[in-house]
Amino acid sequence: MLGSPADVLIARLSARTALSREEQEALAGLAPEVRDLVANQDFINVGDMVEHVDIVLAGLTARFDLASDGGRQITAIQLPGDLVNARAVVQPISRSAHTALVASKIGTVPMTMLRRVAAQYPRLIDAFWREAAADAENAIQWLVNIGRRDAKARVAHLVCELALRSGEQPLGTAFAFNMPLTQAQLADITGLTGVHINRVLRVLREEKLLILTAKTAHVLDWQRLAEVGQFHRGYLDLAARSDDRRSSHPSAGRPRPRSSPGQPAHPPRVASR
Amino acid sequence: MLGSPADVLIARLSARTALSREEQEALAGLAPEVRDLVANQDFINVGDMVEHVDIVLAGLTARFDLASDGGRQITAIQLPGDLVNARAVVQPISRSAHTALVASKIGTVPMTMLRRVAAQYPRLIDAFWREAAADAENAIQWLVNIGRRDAKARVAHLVCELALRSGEQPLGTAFAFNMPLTQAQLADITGLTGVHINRVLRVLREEKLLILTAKTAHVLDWQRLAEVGQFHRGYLDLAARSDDRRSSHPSAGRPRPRSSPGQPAHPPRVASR
DNA sequence: CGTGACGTTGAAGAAGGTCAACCAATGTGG
DNA sequence: CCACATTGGTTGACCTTCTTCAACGTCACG
Repeated sequence: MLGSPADVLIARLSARTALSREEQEALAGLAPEVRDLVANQDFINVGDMVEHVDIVLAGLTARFDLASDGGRQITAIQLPGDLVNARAVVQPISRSAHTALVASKIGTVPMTMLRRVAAQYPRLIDAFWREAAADAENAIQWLVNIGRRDAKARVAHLVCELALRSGEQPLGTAFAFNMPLTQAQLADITGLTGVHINRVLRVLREEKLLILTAKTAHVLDWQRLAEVGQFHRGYLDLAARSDDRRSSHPSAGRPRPRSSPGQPAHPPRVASR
Repeated sequence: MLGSPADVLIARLSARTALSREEQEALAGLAPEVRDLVANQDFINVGDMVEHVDIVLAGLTARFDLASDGGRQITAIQLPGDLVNARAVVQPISRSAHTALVASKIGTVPMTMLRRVAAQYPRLIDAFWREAAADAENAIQWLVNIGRRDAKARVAHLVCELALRSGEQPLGTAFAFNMPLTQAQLADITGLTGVHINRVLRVLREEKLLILTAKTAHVLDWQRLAEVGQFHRGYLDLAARSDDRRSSHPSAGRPRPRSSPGQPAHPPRVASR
């Protein structure tokens, strides 16, 4: 899409971690192997020993788990540019499966090569950790989405998230973006059933908020859609990017600002719905 | 509980990462500051700049988010020995809040000191990342729990998880362990309401699977409870611990085993409930 | 001994699931 | 080019699960 697989990787890491010229060049030397996946092809299974890191070049992939009653829960999806399994660097045994939601193309970097460049540029490890951290952050948000919002809000929130992650910069108006998910897949993401997704989509359509067609989402009113989905921009801001170039492998320390002065107890916070 | 705060930290990291004598000694020099928290005291708020890593020494803490309708979703809980916020090493701005579910004691290590020792022993970074990874893994499991299981299974699964994390090694028989959660807190964890938690607990009690009292969980039949909760042991095995001492900062490469030969497409997997 | 916090219960209703049928679009082999 | 199969979407009827609201009980603690 944007260039060679290595370029895509560099661009991605740079979004959250400032990389020096040398670090970028080291990454450029990785030359990930490209793999084509057909729709619904699982490329990592539960229990697999994952000795590589994958990056999505085109298409759409997902991490999922199966409940013992056969229900599938998708726990993350990756758009082009996203890393699939940065966590494998420290946790090679995968506890979830990964599949291509549509025909996709991924770049694969063998862990051995990664470790080699990381040995020379330890800050790259931070870069990968940061990607894994963003994924974790996302899982947490999905937890809130599924745990505390009703069906309509869940779908709205998801679409908002995907719009931003697709690079849209909505301004309260209408726009459309690529979103080739089936209703069954939406169900697997949101913890609902396909039938109910269908009904929710009808409501959103009738309310002139959102129209989903086969491959694209037509957002009719970003403002209201975000309200319905309780979507707060910035929850996935790439801005975790530290502006300074400090890493976890510094040469020197720094003054030490502290936070949370430690407020005393306050009215017990217990909520539920 | 087990010794000095630093010892607790060392023990914890050692569970997933083999540490050399020198690394352990470096950690021992950290001397975390100890903080006492009363029940319901928030010690990290959304948006806080977190310049330290905390470890629970006693009590019980939780990460949570608030939906805009006021509903609270707990997205992780930490038992004594657990790290609260390992992710802060690469992502200092917290997007969730942290609170003490009961009166607790935590050890706090300033990031500056952490970076200092990490500069000398880069593999320690891996150790912290591994903790963060375990937390992420857990969030994913909770996603499956909330997204794909009914109330009874959710509660059963949670209790099973907490039993193992508390150090129990159940053998199909009855046992009890410390679990000082209120029903409202259980609701905030499982995405249910307090009232419904109460009813579910009654059913579990009547079925002679589980009795929850104020501060302790009495598991009456581990086997069946695990079945009801679809709990598969090993999902939280600490065994992510790499037996070898390879890190992401190796001095030399290694032969390169590959996985996932790339099976062709198979019958489309679409499930929902 | 009064006041929270926590647990318990009932009644009613809403949200979402299940089952089943049907439709439209697409693709495939003859 | 057509008959047929497959996938994904749509809808209705019915039922289950969970929530909501409201009341009341109980225990601990100042």
